[in-house]
Amino acid sequence: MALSARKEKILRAVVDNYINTAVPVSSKELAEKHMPGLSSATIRNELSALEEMGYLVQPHTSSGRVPTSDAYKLYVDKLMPRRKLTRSELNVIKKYFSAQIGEIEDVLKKTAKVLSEITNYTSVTVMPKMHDALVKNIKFVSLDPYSMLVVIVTDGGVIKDTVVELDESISEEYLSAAAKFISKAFYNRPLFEVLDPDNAIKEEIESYRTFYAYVTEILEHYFSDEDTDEGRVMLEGSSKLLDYPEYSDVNKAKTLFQVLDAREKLYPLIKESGEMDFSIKIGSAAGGGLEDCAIVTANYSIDGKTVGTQGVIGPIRMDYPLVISVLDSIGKVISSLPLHKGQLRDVNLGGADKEDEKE
Amino acid sequence: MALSARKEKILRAVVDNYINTAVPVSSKELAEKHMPGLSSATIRNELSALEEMGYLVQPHTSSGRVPTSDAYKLYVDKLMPRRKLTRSELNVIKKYFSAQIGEIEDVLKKTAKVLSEITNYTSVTVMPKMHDALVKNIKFVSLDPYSMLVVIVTDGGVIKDTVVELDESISEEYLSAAAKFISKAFYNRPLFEVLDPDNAIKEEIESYRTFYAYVTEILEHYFSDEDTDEGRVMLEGSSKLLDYPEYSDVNKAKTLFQVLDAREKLYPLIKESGEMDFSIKIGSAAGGGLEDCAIVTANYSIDGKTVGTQGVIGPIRMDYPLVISVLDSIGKVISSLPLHKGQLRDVNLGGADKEDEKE
DNA sequence: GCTAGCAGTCAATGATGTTGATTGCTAATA
DNA sequence: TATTAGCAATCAACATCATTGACTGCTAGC
Repeated sequence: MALSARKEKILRAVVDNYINTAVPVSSKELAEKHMPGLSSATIRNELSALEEMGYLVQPHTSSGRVPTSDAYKLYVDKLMPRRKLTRSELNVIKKYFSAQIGEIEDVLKKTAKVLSEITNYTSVTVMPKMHDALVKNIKFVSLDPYSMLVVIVTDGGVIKDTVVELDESISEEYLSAAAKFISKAFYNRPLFEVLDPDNAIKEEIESYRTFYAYVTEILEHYFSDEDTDEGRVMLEGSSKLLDYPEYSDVNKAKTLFQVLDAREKLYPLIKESGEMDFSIKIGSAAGGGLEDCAIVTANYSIDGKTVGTQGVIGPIRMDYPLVISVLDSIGKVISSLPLHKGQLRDVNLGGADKEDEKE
Repeated sequence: MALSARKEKILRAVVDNYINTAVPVSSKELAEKHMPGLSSATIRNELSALEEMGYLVQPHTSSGRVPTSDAYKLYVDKLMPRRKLTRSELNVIKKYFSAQIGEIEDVLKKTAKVLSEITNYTSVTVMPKMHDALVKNIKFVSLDPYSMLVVIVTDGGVIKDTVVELDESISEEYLSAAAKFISKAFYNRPLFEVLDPDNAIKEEIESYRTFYAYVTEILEHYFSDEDTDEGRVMLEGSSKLLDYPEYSDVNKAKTLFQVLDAREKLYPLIKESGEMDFSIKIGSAAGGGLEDCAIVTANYSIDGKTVGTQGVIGPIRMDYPLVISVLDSIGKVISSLPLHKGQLRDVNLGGADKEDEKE
């Protein structure tokens, strides 16, 4: 049951308006600001129909209308204007990247700030898990006679190094040989396979079982950390949420912040966006405790490899056009980043035809 | 101008009471609950005197009294009861440590949770800076012909490892020689000296200047990270603050959370506690934006070496006795931790004579 | 030095009325 | 048939006002 063009236009106007003001939208306001040539009475009829269809509700008789979750869904799918970033917004992004940048983690920390600053929502960042990174090298580095450093390098970078205390003094030559042997056995295999090698490999490394055990122990510890999901989620600008009237009630704010505090529970909400470029979760879809929130996330990738997921959490009446543009722009910047090089190629961010808006 | 014993008793009762209820304390309540044998009128006279001395204020005529910052200071210095942890509280601590624990960072993450959970305030944790850690070893580990891993080991552990792309292929032997040479030059020197060596050393390492440059570059990056102070501050349980009536006004909450968001500004507040075991900052002393807060922190150390600072942020009417007991207990557990071993010696936490309180 | 009692103060509460925004409905109009 | 004007009804928001009750400070007497 498709909406008439006029209904779509009105619905879009309602959502636009409500996103900006958080105030129920009245027929009069719509007639004046968005639908010149129509009287408020006509619009009332349309609104009444849209309410019937489940796109709008009234907080109480004699108040304006507020969009439902369905309306937001329709809005982001069809109705939403494609927004371009203003020059000043683009400048904010570029400014952050002008500084020397190193590892992907640093990059994401920076963009987390950018994202929160431009959108004025809370940004969430998730580092990708490493279970399936490919083993490139494993090294045992002797530090002193009774301790060594175990370094595990994957195609995603160094994942873990740990100092291990040895029971007996072991020569550097032996360490180096053991490392070479084990590296070779697992070269280009995904990380999780190291913990569960097939029988052929198992036999192969039997002779270095002690050192292999060091590696598995470290990996187990690392994976168990990873599985608790903590530390892989970062938040920036939590306080921003308090700017919005939907959280002017402290109890509302509290339930929200409790969810944000429990970062391990946040992880699946952000992460399960899967293969899609964007994921938009609105209202109840966002998860327990986030009924009146929306979560918009994007996967960032370099050379087709996902390097992180980032997004924002905000009130359900979020400025979706803005958020999506910003995520898109940041994604472009990131995918233009040569990892480990620190040099930023020039990238066309698109947009910014119009002049800066006033601050 | 010392207070009479009775005034002290009354003041203590006021603070105790206010800490629990957040409601201005009336003479009647004091007479009934804390000073049997005295009439409320008598207590009113004493309260009036204490107000004169600057320890109490009335939010308005005809309301009970509220302690001033001075009163809190006096309270923690002299008046406060020494509280022992209940068995159930101790159990919470022990439970957290029963799991296998690795590096100091993991330990602090755990204790941050414990602390927030038991006290019901927000816990803050600061990792110590490494500027003055002593260099133990520097290693260049060849990963493939054109890249190597630089590992810098101090007495505090591995501080940093970074993959460096090399312009030309360099033999493992040369790398190893360079590493040995540079390590030897800086052995047991504080880390910051590596960036600013005296002339003798400067000449000594001249022959390996390229590799020395790699090290300094990494350290500079590391220090600059460290100096922004971010990432070294961790918060747990921010939402807990919203439980307290002092933040039932959203604007109050907002200014508070803005401060918590700006972790780089939080750092000095937590860190400058310096050599003392405990630092208690009340009201304006806590810092900008935290006028109605108190910060209580403790330095944790192992073998006399500070390994971190941890504390809580809460309303000014904080349960100081509880917070201090908990910090003390956690400190004891931590200093009993053999780093890098993962085995927890049994430690006497003291306290817990009385039976568990009901949950 | 302590206390009983009383008058004064003031936040909190709740009842009451007013205002103004906004709707639904109906009848007139294009 | 689609639109509009007009009107009664609804209801949150706000302001006003009186009431209540929890305090205090003060004074006079024990």
